[in-house]
Amino acid sequence: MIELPKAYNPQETESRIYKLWEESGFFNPDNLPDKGKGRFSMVLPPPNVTGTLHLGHAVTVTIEDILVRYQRMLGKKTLWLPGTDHAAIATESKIEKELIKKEGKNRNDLGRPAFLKRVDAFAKESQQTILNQLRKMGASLDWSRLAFTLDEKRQRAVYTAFKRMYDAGLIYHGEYLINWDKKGQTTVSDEEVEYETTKGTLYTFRYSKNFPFPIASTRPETKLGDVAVAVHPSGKWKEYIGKKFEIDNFVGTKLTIEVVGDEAVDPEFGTGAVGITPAHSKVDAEIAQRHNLPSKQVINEFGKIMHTGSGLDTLNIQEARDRVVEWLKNENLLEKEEIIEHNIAKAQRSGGIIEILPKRHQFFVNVNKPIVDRDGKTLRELMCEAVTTGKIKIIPERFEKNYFHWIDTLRDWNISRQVWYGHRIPAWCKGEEIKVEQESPGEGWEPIEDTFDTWFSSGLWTFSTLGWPDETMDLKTYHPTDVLETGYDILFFWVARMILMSSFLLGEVPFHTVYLHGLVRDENRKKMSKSLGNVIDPLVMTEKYGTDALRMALIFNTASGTDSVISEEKIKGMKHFANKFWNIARFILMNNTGVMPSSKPKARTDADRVILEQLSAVRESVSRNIEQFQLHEAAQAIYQFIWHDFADVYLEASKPQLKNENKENTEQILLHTLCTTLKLLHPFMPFVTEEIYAQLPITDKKLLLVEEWPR
RNA sequence: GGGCGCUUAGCUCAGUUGGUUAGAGCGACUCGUUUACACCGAGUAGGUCGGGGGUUCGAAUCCCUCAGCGCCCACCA
Repeated sequence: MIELPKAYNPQETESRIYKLWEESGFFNPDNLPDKGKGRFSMVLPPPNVTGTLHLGHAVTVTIEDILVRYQRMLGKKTLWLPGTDHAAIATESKIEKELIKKEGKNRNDLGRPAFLKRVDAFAKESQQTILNQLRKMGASLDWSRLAFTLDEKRQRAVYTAFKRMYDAGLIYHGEYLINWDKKGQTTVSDEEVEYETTKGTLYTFRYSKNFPFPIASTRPETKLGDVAVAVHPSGKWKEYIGKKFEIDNFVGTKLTIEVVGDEAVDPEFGTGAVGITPAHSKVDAEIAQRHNLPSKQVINEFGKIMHTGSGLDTLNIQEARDRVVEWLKNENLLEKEEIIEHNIAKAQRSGGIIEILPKRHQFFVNVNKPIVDRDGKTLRELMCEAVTTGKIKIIPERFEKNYFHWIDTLRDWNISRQVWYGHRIPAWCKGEEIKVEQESPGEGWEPIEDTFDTWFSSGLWTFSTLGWPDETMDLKTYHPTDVLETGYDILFFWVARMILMSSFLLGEVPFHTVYLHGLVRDENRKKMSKSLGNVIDPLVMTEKYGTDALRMALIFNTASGTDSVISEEKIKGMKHFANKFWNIARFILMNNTGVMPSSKPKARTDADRVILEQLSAVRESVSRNIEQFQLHEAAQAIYQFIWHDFADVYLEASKPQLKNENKENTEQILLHTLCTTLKLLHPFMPFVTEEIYAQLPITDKKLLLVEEWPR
């Protein structure tokens, strides 16, 4: 007879058990016996190196650890590879903010080398925090393969990738219109721009008294950079197409406005005429290109008016706008002012307003260029094909539609960032001439100061972590990875970029299945945020209720890809479940008279027969549901069985049976059922199951971590 | 403007290709201090599955339509 404590104590158990697992070496597939059952691999979406664990991470870790533990118990060589992301802009601005707060200096005061030294030091020191927090969640990650997006090996991968793409003509360079984040002082990709609906004033006016028709704009100050007016080729202003107007004085500057006819103009909207500002609008730039129009930049990177010679130069945007409007009023050129709803572009990261402006020495990934080595297909086509051919399956399936829709509207990817912390773009320039090399090509060549978009390096993650560009054993064995699990919010940022990179650089998909989970919300369906004060700290929850309880609560009753709601009550309920299970084991061990479990106990009573049938059904259900990524169904099935079939019914039925002549047989059924449920529950609640398993009277016992999945 | 999705018990949500009395967790109510567990047990109440129409022997599930909510993408000056 073995006597367990009356209540399960996660605080006492968890760190001890985790240490046991870690020391066993079984997180590393090299130490797993080769059972000829194949392999399974997955990368952890690398958390920001300076971050701390939030519920989003907790969901990711829970789901992935369930998949990994299941596969490992199936006997596969199972690799789950950890790492951290340098998160260029996020980390840099975090450090700079602290620097300003503590020392009153910004990054420029320190200079690039000194500033980077600080960031590096902070990142290194900070990294342990998030890694230990992942351990706290019970993650069975192979720590021996830990990677960092900015470590030496990954740097080599990034440079190699860039060089190969550049040589293949997939990366071009020059002066282009970019999304400028004035606040963050960097360019950002189209994906990093968010739109916010606000009310603004639409001004309808003429450039001058003798201009034949009015135009409308919410940004009159940008009109200083106008070079043309576009009208519909068969609209009401078509007679003016081809005419040029010299405006001698528009708010103190000279404009040459050519009237062009373009299909892109909606003749019914507004005045039917659009002022064309090629330097500050992508749509206008496209029109300008079609008609061979010049471009005139009038807003600089600090959001000030420039190069107009109008007396507005050096004013900021709002001041300039007021002055332009005032001038229009004074000149009697303003015909209408109306309040309209329109979208303003903001940088996702900094929240700053995005200005479209031209910038030199920008690098872009061309998604529309045919690639010789890939049967003349473009990156866009390769990305599309990976999913249409079924080589990659996205779960839930509806996200495949999102993915295709995104690809349809995809433009070239600007990978240059004016951020210091990150992979420096290995390129040099002499005037407009450019050379891609790591070391200086010689006299007169200036280095490109920019760094890569952080997603450029994380796009390589499935293979850069496995040793690419070297042809390592790991790469051969574990790539393509089996599953990529992450939140649906980074499907485009990350998942799509990984498909792009792998398709071109390796000629294969980076993973076979993409499994997307939803966002975690609070009880009021609100997104959790610090400012709302509704944040549930996963670490506080594990402290209070145990990691197993948190894990179970996070997947219970939440379908894949659907936003889920978590409340402290739910976590508490799962703590009760852990304790219930503990007491089931306690009861069984308490009544054990030295009987060992057998794999095929005989049913002698109706109760025996029922529970064994139910056990067989739940075993099948849990396996099938995990295979199909229906973790909530699997969790529900095992929960239901343990609490309501096994405990409520069979344990009660067993009490009289333990007193009669079938005593030993009943003990065997109890032990067998316990043993099987321990295994079935282990991926979900690894700590309590391992702890109970350690108490079972079994000879030649392994860690539950590497026990064989019931079949 | 285009696309995707949601609306099921008081609350939060499951419900896998249409199939017997629609489920769970939490909450509510009644009863129960029998040594596995009060972090518990036994039981009860509570839903015309958003409205309407259709297909079918049969619809929460498929189709149409209306209403409300959410997300993604594009962006018109």
